[in-house]
Amino acid sequence: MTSESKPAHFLQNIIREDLAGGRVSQLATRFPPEPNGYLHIGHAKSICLNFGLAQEFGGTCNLRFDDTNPAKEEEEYVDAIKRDVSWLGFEWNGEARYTSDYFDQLHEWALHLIKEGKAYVCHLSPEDARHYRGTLTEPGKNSPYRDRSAEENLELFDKMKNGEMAEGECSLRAKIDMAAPNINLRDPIIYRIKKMAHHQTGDKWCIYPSYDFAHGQSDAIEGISHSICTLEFEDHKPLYDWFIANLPVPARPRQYEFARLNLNYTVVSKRKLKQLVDEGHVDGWDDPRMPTLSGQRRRGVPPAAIRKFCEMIGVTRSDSVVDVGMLEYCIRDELDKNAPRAMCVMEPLKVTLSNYPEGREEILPAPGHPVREDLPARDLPFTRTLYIEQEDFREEANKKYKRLVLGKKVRLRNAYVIQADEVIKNDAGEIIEVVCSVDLDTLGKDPADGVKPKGVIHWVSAEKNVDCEVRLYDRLFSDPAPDAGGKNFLDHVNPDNLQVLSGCKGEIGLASAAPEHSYQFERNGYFCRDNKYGTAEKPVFNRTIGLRDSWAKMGE
RNA sequence: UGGGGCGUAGCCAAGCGGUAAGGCAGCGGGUUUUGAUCCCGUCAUGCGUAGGUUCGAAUCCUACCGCCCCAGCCA
Repeated sequence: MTSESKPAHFLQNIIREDLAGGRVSQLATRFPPEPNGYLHIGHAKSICLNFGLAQEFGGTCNLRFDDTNPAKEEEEYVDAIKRDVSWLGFEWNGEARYTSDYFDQLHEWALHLIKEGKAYVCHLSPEDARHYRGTLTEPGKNSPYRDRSAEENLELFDKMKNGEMAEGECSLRAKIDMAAPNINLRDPIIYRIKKMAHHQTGDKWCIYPSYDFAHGQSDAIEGISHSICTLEFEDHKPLYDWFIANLPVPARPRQYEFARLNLNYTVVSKRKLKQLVDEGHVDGWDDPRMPTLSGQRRRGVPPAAIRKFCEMIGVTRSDSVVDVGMLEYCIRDELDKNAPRAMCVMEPLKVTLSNYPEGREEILPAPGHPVREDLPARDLPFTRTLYIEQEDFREEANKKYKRLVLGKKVRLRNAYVIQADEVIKNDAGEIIEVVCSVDLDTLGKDPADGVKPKGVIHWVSAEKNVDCEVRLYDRLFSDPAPDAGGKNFLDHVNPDNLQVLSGCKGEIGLASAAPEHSYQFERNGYFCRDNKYGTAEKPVFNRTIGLRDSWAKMGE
């Protein structure tokens, strides 16, 4: 570690000590999503943590689908999750695993508990069980079925397994302590009846283990040394440890908790994201405004930016709300370093160069990137008629306006200096064209009079360009905490979260832009071709994020 | 009011008894054929509050305050 590296966080410290003290010989982690929805930026923190730790300490990280509830899970999500983890840049250890791979073993362990007198079949209805459980401040009461014999329990559990009991009729519970201050220890349900097919095991089972009964044991089976989860599972740790202590498991994994990611101006609950999709506020789970990984990918966010962000925010046990500006910084930083440059005029204003021959076209070379010489240069056709941005021309302006002004000069990016000589307006008085003169002696050098124009604007040939549609995204929500307190997050959807511009003119090379490949449209922002809409003749470009804009910030 | 956590700048976050790292945002300046990038400077006499221990406390002790999580046959 250099003196410049980040200080270690608490999990890195724990792992280093465990490795040094011999508690574990090799680090083994796992990322355990439930396949019941799409991965989002919050999951990215967990993914980067688990896989990152394994890389850092020369260990392994498994991908395990925590699929103990067939009522909520689907194969579709399994595929999407694999795709997103891979996209983020991580490779899991061996094949993807499933908690359902261990259903046989888990069932045997349930039998073991019953034989030991540590689990029983309870016929309390869900409602009655709730009453017996007590409250946060009052202890619970023992179930009347708590003292059934092991033989009877074995027989009853077998009937549950064979489908002879109805859903909700009974459940298998661990016999721990109905008076425990920690509610998770008040005889938790470990197997429940669900007469439905499972996406991995088909109709083999009609009883399914609970999260608590499955997670720690699955960790043990896989030899996970550090089972990392979020804070809300801390109350489950005594239960996690109880199963590990009372079952003949092959290893003794330990659970550690960290604070999940919260981002302002963002919502990351599967239920709410689903609602945005279902009610048509967005175009789907992969809408570029969504915080899902598939949405961020479609928007043009590079996976490295998300990794950097996860590194930057740190790992602690304190609840926090990270400023989305930090994510935006990481995206800009990554894109600035790697995205090839291009020019695209969003709202075209025609410019005619009165002293440039009609029909003439010259090819001006332009660097692919201001400092990355490994990025290929591009050729820009320069012609008598051009397009510039409407907002880059004014008939009159103060000296702070560093663009084209009537009677003044400006530099065309990667090309010549021009001067605005005349304005042409339509009947409505709108400017529809600017007639300029070009100084052909300014390619790569200042004008002969030594007066350097203070502005540089982007442009595109009006005769050779790519007609395209550009989608400008803004924050999905206008409120920093759209779902805080009693607020209805839908009331805070930003009405201006999408602006669609058509008739935009991109430099000719953009015709071959590949979907999801980022460009910087100079002076504008970072864009990538949409992976869903658009045609070969008229591509659609998504704005990933704008450039920092100190001009706009001045209030101008 | 039971149990479990957490409080360091606008935000994230180091710090673990020796006198408050770093990053984001902000502000000021320099370079620049992107009002971008880059570079430089600036930004907590203060660590939830109040006491106490100590030569010395964000770090130890006590009390209080605030916020988060838990009463699914969800994960």
